[in-house]
Amino acid sequence: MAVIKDVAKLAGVSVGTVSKYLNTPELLREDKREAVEDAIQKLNYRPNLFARNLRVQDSKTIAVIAQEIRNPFHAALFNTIRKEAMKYNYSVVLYSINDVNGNIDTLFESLPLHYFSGLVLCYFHDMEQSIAFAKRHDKVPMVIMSNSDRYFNEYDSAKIIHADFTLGIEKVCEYLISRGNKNIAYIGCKTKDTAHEPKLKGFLMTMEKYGLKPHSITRLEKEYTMETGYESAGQILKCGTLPDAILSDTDIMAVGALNCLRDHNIKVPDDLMLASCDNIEFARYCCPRLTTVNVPIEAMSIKAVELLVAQMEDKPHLSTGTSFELELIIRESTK
Amino acid sequence: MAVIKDVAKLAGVSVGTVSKYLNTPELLREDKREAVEDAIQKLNYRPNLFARNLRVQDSKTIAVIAQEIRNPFHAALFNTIRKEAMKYNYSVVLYSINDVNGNIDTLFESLPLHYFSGLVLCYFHDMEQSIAFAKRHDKVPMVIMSNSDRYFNEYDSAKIIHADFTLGIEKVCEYLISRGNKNIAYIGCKTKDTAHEPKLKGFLMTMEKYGLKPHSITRLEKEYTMETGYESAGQILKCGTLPDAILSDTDIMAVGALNCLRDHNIKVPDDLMLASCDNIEFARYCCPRLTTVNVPIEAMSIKAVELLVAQMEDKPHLSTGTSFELELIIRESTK
DNA sequence: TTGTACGCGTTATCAC
DNA sequence: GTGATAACGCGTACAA
Repeated sequence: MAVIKDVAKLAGVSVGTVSKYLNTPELLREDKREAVEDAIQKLNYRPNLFARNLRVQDSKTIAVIAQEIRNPFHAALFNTIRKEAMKYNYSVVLYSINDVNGNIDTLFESLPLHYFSGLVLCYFHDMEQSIAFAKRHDKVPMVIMSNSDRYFNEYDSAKIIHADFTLGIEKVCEYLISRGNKNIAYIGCKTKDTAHEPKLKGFLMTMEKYGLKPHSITRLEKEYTMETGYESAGQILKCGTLPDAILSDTDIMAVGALNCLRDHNIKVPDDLMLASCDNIEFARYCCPRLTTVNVPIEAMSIKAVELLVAQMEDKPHLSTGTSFELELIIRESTK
Repeated sequence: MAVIKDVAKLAGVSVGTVSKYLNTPELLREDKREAVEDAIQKLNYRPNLFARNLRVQDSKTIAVIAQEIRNPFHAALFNTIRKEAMKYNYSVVLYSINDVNGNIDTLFESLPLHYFSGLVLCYFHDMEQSIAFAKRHDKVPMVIMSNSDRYFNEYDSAKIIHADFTLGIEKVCEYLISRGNKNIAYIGCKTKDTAHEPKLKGFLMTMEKYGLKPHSITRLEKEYTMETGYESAGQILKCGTLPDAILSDTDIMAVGALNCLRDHNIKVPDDLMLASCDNIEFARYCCPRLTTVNVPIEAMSIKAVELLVAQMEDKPHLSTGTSFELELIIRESTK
């Protein structure tokens, strides 16, 4: 493996010159530049990243903290972040909150936090903890994805991306009501900060606005999976009286609920309407196709990486976070 | 940030002793050990990984090369590998073949190959290329996931994990035939090495064994997505005569196909049976539930990491790869 | 514009 | 069992 010294010798220059070529080639005289270029080619030289990292104390690596990569919503989020980061020449490692029972701090046991050039926090499930973590490490370049304007307005605007899930759920809930449903059941998972759970809040506010009482609110203390959705729907059926509609806070749960209803011979949308939130791909492919709320994952991820890069390259205020709007998508499950 | 020198000073020992404490504490006398421990505690010292990496020329990082993380099958694979690797104190970075139009070599442009402690190749789509890449870099610790005994038998047994997809497809195809289907259509995606595509091979061999002719073979040059499945089924319907059954080489495509059939008012399984391979979670939650072939992703990933760690820690022959059997799962789509 | 020399924080190799 | 010291390969003052 050729090192910078070999290149210098072959090119007939000093190591300093080669280093300059690598970092600020425009500051080199043309003949030297060509000589170095040739030598690098001939030796197939690649700078040693270990040495470089030590010297500049920077790994060019971003940690993405996500809930669970097998969840299609989070997979899409992670994937776009990863792709975007690579455009800026950062690599990405994934941490999953599910690995550590929801405690962010235990995540960095093997790899210390300062190893990373930056962090993206996509842990909607416990925003309170995410924000606390961010505040505790405010020197570390970091972007937080938020689902609540509570944090969007309160926290550093150069570090936060926001999607208004409350508004999103309001839209879909209003739509359900406009379709004649009065007796609506809500399903979701229990989050740490129930009092400010933005989706639940959107549901409750909308129901109240129309003077309606929820049929039921089911929020199991489980992971967001189809199985949990199945189980949640099962709970609703046990109530005795069927709701007019079920509003699920995620597509993945809605798909599970759909299965449960089918097993009980309840037809969607004829016997009961179903709508949810996220617009994962499967929402278009299940049967019936789901009415849901689109989340602009791609745009959000791109913006997140932009913010993070700005921080990492020390121009934090070139860019500030944005709030993204969610859009209602009407499909068969409410037809 | 405290460094090793600070610890040494506070503990009243030399840096060498502290280093020894970090790496082989059992070789230290008890009083010194305690002194160092105390100092580390007091200073909240964390070894600098950049320096450590440089010294030992090892990043403790594994690269996983996967097709596409949004595909649930690959997400599950990646996730288990990541979790396993973390148990051994390695971190994982994901590379996606879809980012680089299927060319593995362009993957390591920013990060040189020798930066990684090891590699896991999960690129079933072009085994020929995967194996060629592995052979070209036979000094790099690497594990290849293979879908064909062609490679399993031919390549270094300490470096390869194998699932017999040919046999898996044979099982499901035989089952379709046993259910009275004679006129079977096959859908999949075009792979680079069609002549040895293990799933297609399993299908063709089984059909021949029973003296049957395929209704059609549709293999679009697209990615494995539900949309591609939808389109593939559309092609079959254009043929005019409906097959008795469709065998899809992946669940994800089958789900898409299911949607297309539904849009054309063709009932599964009444008008036409459908079966596939992978046993992703959706296969249990779509409507009808899919008959498919289970792939023991978890066991395979665990074994893969075991093999890789053995290579990385220089005991390559403590462990050899295994072939995993695939199991038929019968559900509604063939009832 | 280019070269020299030093430092980044760790581990490994020696003497002792 | 412990301490001093030389690498590891790169970036960057500072001198020329």
